[in-house]
Amino acid sequence: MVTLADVAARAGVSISAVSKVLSGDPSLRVTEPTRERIKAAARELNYRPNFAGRALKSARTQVLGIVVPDLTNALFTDLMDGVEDAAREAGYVVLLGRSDDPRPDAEVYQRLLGEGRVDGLIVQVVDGVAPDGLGALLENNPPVVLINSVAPGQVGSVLLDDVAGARVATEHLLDLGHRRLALVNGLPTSLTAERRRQGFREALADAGVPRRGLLETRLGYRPENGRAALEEILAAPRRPTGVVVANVNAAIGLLAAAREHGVRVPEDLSVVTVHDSWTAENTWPPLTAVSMRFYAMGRAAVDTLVARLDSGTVRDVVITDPPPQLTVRESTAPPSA
Amino acid sequence: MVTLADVAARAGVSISAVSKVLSGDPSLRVTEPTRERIKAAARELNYRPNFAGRALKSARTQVLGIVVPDLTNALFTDLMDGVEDAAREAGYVVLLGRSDDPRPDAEVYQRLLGEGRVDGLIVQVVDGVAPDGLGALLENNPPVVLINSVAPGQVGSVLLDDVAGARVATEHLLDLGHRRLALVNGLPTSLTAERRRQGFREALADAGVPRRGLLETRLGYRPENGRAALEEILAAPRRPTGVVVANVNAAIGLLAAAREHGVRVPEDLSVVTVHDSWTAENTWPPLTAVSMRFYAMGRAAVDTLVARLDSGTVRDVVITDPPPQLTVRESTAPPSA
DNA sequence: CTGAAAGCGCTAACAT
DNA sequence: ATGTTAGCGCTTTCAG
Repeated sequence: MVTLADVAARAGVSISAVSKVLSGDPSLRVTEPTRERIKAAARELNYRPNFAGRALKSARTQVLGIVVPDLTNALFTDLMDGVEDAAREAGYVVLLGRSDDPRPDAEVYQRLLGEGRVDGLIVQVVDGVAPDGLGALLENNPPVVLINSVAPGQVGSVLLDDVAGARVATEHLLDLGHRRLALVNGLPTSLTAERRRQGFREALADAGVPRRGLLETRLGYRPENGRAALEEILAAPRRPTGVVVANVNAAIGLLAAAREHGVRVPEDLSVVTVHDSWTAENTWPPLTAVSMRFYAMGRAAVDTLVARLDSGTVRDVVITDPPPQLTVRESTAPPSA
Repeated sequence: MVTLADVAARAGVSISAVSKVLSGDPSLRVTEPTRERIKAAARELNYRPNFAGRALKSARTQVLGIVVPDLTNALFTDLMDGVEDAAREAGYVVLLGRSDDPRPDAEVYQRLLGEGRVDGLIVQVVDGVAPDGLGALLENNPPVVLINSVAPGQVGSVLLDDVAGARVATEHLLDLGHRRLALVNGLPTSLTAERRRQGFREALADAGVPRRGLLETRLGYRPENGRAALEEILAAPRRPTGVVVANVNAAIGLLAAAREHGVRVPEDLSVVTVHDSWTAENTWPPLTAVSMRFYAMGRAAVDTLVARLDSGTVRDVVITDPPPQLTVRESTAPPSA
């Protein structure tokens, strides 16, 4: 390993001169030739500042952690891309952790925040945990930003415009002429599910469609939950003609189950999903979907966290721009007869 | 932040005594009551060893980096699970980087290895890079393990049993009675594609099926590559009755394109894919697939890297246990007439 | 049996 | 305009 001392020796100057020049210290009072000599020496020796030395001195690691419960979730890829891009631009690297343990003393949080491995943490809590269950995790006001969840006034949070997303999806079915709708939604404890329900209901209310009798399942966002939801739909007394699925993975499961039960999509049942992804265009039939901005959410989470670290500002942001956008494919059509 | 000094003060002992007790120093010569007092103090103060201090002193971070070119690739989730599990067991945390830049001075490598943020690196090179293109990256013999790629003698590598995987898939089609086969494969520069081709050819040879005239595409592992491959297949003079797709994402794209072109699966074309995943069971028809052990590969990569760090041992491992396993679903059938 | 002290690589306040 | 030095939190000899 090559250290500042090595560079200093080669350039024939002091260690601190090297440190100042290389880190662009504004109070630099070094002659141009000296500066050049130092830079040349660093280049020739291929000097790289040691992370631990810097972190120990400055009490900053320039690392952001992100903790998610489940890498399989389709949101993860886009989200992670956004996080990585924004982090790189802000001079941070990203450390990924996985945990479905929301307790504040969970191993991950201890290792990451407790041991000072990261400056801040982006946390996607496990879907089945109610927001207030987070209380303990947040009581010391740590540098944490929640995604898809909120804890008012404590830490920052970033949400997607779930209400608008569900509303757009629902309006699409209503526009096609559907009146008997179902919502295949996330777990009862999920905040996003609550918000998507709200959008669903608003759209119905605006269209003057009575809500009563409409089916809503709260089984979760995974493919097998979509499958189970289809069973519920088939068992319903008045079978819906159109269904809004709150997550693309669940929609894929639902579609597969529909096939197996001989339910034709879209002839017997129109399906629209909230959250678009490459998988949605490769199903049969290709899924009509509302794009949710997970990439933007990742970016916003980093921005919010960095602002928190730099200035202590706690922000709650909802990604409304660009708005959720409908892509009509082949899983939706007017109700037959 | 609570430091060793704080704990020492509270317990009324020296800093070094605390350090020894808390890190379980084997040369511990401390009376039982003292030890208890120290442990109690640490607990009460909620002491956590500072990462930077420890890393600076010991020149070890207990962090493993993993660099992949593309999070969308279906292999990523399972792989990452395996990496995380094995890393945790070995006392490491995982830092995720993304890069499609194979140059040795690529930003990522500098930041991770060069600055000492990680003790070692697991690298999945971008698919289009030939193994020998890695030369420069590896010339200083850094603590790196390659996955799905090799650089003989330099660094460790971990491969799946691609040959066996492709062989099993091909044999399945042969057993069903197919004789005109096609292989939808990865990029020409991809090592895994080369190995999967080998398995394909071995199976044909064993069955006494002449190889000439059989179609092989080398377009890549992404969904759109599978779509393009189907076009090639349709344009072939003697259209194959069965196709082995070397990657599940490509298979999903191929399936979607087949639908659009009115090609019935499996009646007109049987499709089997190398690499199983949850997406394969939710397509229509559900994909017959050969499971590849990405989870095991992730674990093996960590084990290999840790061995390298602990003892300098460089190993090349191929995951053969458990062997690739065929799951027959509905995308394959005997050729019609 | 326990403590004092050096030093890992870096930054920054202070000297020269 | 450049150099000296203290000290971040930790481990590890070496003295007592």
